[in-house]
Amino acid sequence: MTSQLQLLPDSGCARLSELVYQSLLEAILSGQLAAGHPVSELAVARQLDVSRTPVHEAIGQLIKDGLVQQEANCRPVVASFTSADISDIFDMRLLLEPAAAAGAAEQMDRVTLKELSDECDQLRSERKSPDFVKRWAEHDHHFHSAIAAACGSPRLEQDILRYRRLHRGINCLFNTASGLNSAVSEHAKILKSLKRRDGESAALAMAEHIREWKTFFVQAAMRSER
Amino acid sequence: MTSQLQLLPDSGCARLSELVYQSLLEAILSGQLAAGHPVSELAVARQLDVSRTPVHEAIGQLIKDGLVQQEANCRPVVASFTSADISDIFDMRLLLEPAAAAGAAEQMDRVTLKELSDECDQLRSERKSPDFVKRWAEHDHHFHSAIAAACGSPRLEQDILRYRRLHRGINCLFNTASGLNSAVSEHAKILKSLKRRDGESAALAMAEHIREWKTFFVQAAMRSER
DNA sequence: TAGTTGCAAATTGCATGCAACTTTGTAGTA
DNA sequence: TACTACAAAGTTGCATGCAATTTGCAACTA
Repeated sequence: MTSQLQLLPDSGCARLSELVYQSLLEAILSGQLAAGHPVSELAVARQLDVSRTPVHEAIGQLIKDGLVQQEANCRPVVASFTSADISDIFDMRLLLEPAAAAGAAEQMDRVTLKELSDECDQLRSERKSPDFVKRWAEHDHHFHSAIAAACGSPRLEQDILRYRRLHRGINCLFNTASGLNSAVSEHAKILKSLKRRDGESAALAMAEHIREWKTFFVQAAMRSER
Repeated sequence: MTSQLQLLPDSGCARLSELVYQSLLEAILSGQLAAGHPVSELAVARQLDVSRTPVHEAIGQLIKDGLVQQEANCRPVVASFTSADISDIFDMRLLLEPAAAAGAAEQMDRVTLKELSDECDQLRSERKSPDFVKRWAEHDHHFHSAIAAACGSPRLEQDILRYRRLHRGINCLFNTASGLNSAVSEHAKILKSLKRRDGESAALAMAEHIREWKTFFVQAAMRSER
């Protein structure tokens, strides 16, 4: 439980601190490190067999991302999100991602469009598959990341990716199986607008999609707060 | 020229790396460290009389902020902005700050409103003052920060502050004296909407205000690129 | 038993040491 | 003079050492 933390295989990155960051990120996003769990420099360093320095930097990154919080006395713990936090995070996504969708409607190339479209169809046919939830999560991430990447603004893309990390952190806290079917069709609807190069309707569809998830997660959080 | 870099007096911050960050930020935003200028860990550490470790962290922060860039060989230099960068940064502000203005219209307290209002009037009367440009910069920062702080979303506030740092970095590259008079009235207009608690018109006025500056800076940058 | 005091263990932030890598400058050769 | 090769200096990333602070536990007192 103090876990299978492991250095991810070097994916072309020269920086050890970056690898540590990825490893910790993975551990948090997968739920392996639960909310509130302390993140000790020394413990992580030992598990990954590196010194404390790169771990220190990685934790700093995670704090800036908002996935790790510092308690009063500087001991970092995995962030826990109140329903207000979740609402706030989704409001940010609601601001950023529709704008990206509008940009992507103009700029996304046909190859990517087709790819996403195929992925979406594929997913539809797997609705009964046992690892559907997992497949969905992968697709969802790919889908939103691709739109962010195609929006034409590197800064908008980066900001969206940052909030998506938070989204994934939240996602692993709740069982999302119930909302997944409609989510697939929402993605399809967004894609349709993108293909029509209709930025306005893409933005609206994206906003609608995020709003759905917002109410889902906020309500789930409020239930679990009582 | 390798400059008067100095540790700012401890403003209630226990972290040395944070102080170094503030000092470097100040040096960059004031134009003391020009774009393209290398930021050497060792040199900074010596000037501030601290070790390289906190400097390393501070530079990492600045890189994340986008105010410092890493060249091919990991040597950090003060970021230089192309007209495309500037356009992108202002597009982000155009996305974020009108939303904050709408929120602030609902939530900003009367005291702050009055404060900003007075500051605005005061500034109007100083149009001919020799340090008007400097006074304006201070007011501008205060004005936008206050609106961000009153928007009700801590994450929106943080993101806006991040882009404002970039704005200030850009600001110090160009002589902005010519656009200042109309800018004061634009602030006044935004304030009027805030006082009326009219979020929609506050957002519009804010967008208009930022758009003005966007065209100003982008054009200035394009001129200087030739 | 409950509460308080004091010491040991652990944790973090910062300083310093080390090795790998770039860049620069110089000397030597064609 | 121009070009190559090599050495010397400087840079960064990571490891480790140190000191200050906090946490936890235990013993002691009322």
